[in-house]
Amino acid sequence: MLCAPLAVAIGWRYADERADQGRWARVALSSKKVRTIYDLAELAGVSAATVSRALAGKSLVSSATAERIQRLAEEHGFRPSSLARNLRTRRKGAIGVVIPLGHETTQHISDPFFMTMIGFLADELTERGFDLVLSRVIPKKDDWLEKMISADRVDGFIIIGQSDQSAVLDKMARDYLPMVAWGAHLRGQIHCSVGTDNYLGGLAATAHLMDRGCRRIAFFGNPQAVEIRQRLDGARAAVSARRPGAELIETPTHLAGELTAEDIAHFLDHAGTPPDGIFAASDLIAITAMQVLHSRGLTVPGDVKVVGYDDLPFARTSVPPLTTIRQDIATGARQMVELLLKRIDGEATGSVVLNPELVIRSST
Amino acid sequence: MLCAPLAVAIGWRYADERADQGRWARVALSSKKVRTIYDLAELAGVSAATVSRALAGKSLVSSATAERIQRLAEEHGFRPSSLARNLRTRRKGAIGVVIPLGHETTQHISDPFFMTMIGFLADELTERGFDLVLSRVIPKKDDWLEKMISADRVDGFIIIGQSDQSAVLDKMARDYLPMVAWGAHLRGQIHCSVGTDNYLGGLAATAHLMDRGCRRIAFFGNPQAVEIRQRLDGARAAVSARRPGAELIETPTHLAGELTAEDIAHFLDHAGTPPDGIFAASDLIAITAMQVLHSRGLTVPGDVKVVGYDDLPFARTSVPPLTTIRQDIATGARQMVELLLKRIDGEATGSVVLNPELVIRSST
DNA sequence: CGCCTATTCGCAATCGATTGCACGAGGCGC
DNA sequence: GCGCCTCGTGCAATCGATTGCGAATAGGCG
Repeated sequence: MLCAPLAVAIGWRYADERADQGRWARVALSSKKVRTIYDLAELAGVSAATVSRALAGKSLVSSATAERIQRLAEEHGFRPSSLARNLRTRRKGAIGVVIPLGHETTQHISDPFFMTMIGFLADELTERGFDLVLSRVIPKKDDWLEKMISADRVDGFIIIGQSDQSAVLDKMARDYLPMVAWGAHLRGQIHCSVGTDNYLGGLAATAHLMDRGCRRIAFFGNPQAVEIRQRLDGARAAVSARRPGAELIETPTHLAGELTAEDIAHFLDHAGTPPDGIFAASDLIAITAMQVLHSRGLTVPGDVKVVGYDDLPFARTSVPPLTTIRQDIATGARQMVELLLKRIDGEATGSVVLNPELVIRSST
Repeated sequence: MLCAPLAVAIGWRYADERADQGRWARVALSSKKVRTIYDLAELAGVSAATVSRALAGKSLVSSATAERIQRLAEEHGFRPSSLARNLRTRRKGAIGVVIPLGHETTQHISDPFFMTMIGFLADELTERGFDLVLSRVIPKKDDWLEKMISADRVDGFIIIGQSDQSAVLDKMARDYLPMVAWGAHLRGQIHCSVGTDNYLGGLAATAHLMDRGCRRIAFFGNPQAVEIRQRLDGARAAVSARRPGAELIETPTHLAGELTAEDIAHFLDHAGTPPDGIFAASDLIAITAMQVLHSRGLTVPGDVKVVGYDDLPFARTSVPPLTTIRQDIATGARQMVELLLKRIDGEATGSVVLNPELVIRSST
C-alpha cells in the first residue's frame, strides 16, 4: 500500500499492476527497456507529447530537445508502435498488393513477370514507409474486391493484372479511390490503371517481323485477357496496314488457354504451311515456342523468327536470345505507387500509359 | 446545451463532438453507419463488452444474445477493427515473409519457385487469419534480420531460402523464437527449418542417371548455397558408391554463379568429352541446359540425359518433359506455417526434413 | 524594470477493442 | 421461503501513440 503513491510520483504508468516495481523502476531506470514514448519521456525528462512530436519531426518542439530525444531513441533502439499510431491516425501503413496467384490450375504460377513486379513494388513501398501485404485471389465470384476493401486492413490496393476483372474494378472504383491497377487502359474506364500501350507493342512486334521478311505471322496468346487482345489488335493493324501481302494466323481460341508446349506443337502440326514468324504474347510463350520449333527441326531465326513480350531477364539468356517488347516494369511500379499515394490523399488521378520498346536480339 | 444530456442518455459517445447530432442519432439510429462495437452495442441494447465477447465467440455470453449480435454484425457488414484488437492483444495479425527478391542483379528474379511458394503460403496464412507481409532483402550486411525483428510489425517470420545466411539466422534464433526458414537442415543448427533432404535428392537424381546408363555425369549448380552443396554431396555419394566406373564432372566454381546459357555453353565446349548425363540443381538450369544442348545439335535424352530439381509446373511442359526431383512445396508451406504458429505460442519446435521424390519424364 | 507576444511544453481526450472484476438475476436444495 | 451458486452482463482500465488547447517560460520592447 505504501508503494502505490510512490510509484505514481515516478510515473502514473506504474500505478496499477506494476506498482510493486515502482522502487526498482526508479533505481534501475536507465537500464529498463524503453517500450513506449512514456518510458522515453521519463528518460528525457519531458512529457510523452513532446517525445511524440520530436520523433515525428514537428516544429513545435525546440530543435535542441528534439535532437536530444531522437538521440535517446536511437540509443535505446526505440521505435514508436505503429499499431498505436495507426489506431490514432486511422491509417494502416500498409498497401494491399493483389495478384491472381494461382498454383497448378493457372498459367500465372510460372510467369516470372509477377515476381519482377513485386520486387520493384516492395522497394518502392518500403522506401515510402508502407508494408506490402500480399493477397492472392481466384476471381471466381465478383465480390472479392469488395470483401478486401471492407476488411479495411490496408490504406489502398495495387491490383496486378486486371485480366477479365475490369468490370469489377470499375464498379468499386466508383466510390473507392485508393486503388491502382496494372494493365490495359480501356476507353471509358473509371478505375486508375498503369500499363504499357499493348496496341503499340503488338504493332511494333509485328512490323518488326515483317521488316525481317516474314509473310505468314502466327500470333500465340489468349485474347480473352484484355492486354493480349490489344496486342492482337496491334498485330492485325500492322499486317493490314503495312504489308498487304502478309498474313496473320491467329490461334484457334480453343487452343489459346494455357498455351503449353503441346498446344503449340498441335497448332504447328495442323496449321498447314508453317508460319515464318511468330509473335508470342509473352516471353514464356515465346521460349516454349522456340523449344517446340527446335524439336520439329526448325531453326530460329533461320526458318522461323520469334518475338516475345515483356523482356523478362531470361529473355536475354535464352537460346537464341529473344527479340521482345520491353515493358519497363520498374517505371510502372513507381508510377503505380505514386498514383496510389496521391489517391490515398484524396486526389483523383488519371491513368498512365507507358510506351513499350522493341528490343532486338537474335531470334529475329 | 439542451442536447448534451439527452445525447448522453442515448450513449456517452455523443457527449463531445457529436453532441449536436444527439437528436438525429436517436431517430435515425438504425440507419447510422455501424463503425465500432459501441455502435453495434447500442443497436443490440447491450454493452460493448458483450458485443466484443459475442463476436469473439466466447462462452461467457448466452448463445441467444451471441447469435443476435452476430446476425446484426452480419447485416451491417461490421467487422471489428483489427488495429484496435491488435493494439490491445499485443499481436499484429501478420507474418513477415522474407525473400531474397532481387531484380536484374540476381538470378532469383526469374525463378518461379518463389512465386509458387508464396502462393501456397498466402493460402495457408490467409486461412488462419494472418496477413502476409512481404519483404525483399539484399543480404549485404548482417543486420537485416535484426532490423526487421526490432521493427516489430509482425508476429513472426518465414524466411524463404537461407542461401548463405544460415549463420545470421542462427544468431537471431537464439533469442527470437517465431521464425521458420525454408531450406537445408544443417547439423547443429539452432533455427527451425523446413525443407527437403537435398542429399537424398541428389543421390536419387544421380542414381537414376546411372540406371539409365550414364557414365559421365555433369553437375550444374552453385554449391556455395547450402542446398545446392548438399545435392552435390548426394551426387558424389551416388557416383562413388553405386557405380565405381562412373564419373562426376563438377562445374568449375568460377562458372557456377549465375549459370546462364553462355556459362553452360562455355562449359560444354571446353569440357573435352561431353557428358552423357546432366544433373541440374534447378529446373531452370535444366531447361537452359537443354536449350544449349539443342543448339549444339545434341539430342535429349538420346545423346544426353537431363535431370532437374524442384518439379516446377513448366517442367511438365518443356520439350522434352523434364525428369526432375520433386519438392512438395504445398506440404512445405503448410509445415512452415504450422511450426511458426506453434513457435508464436512459445513452443520450441524442431525442424522438418521432407523426402524428395523422383519424377521420371522424357528427358532421361 | 514591467508588459506583451512568441515558443515550447504538458494535460487529457481520443482512436476501437479486450478483459478482470463485480454485480444482478434466476435456479436449486433444504 | 431463504440462502447460495451459476451464468450472463456491465463497468472501467488498458494497449501506445497523437493532438487541440491552455499554461508557462522566454525573449523583445518601451
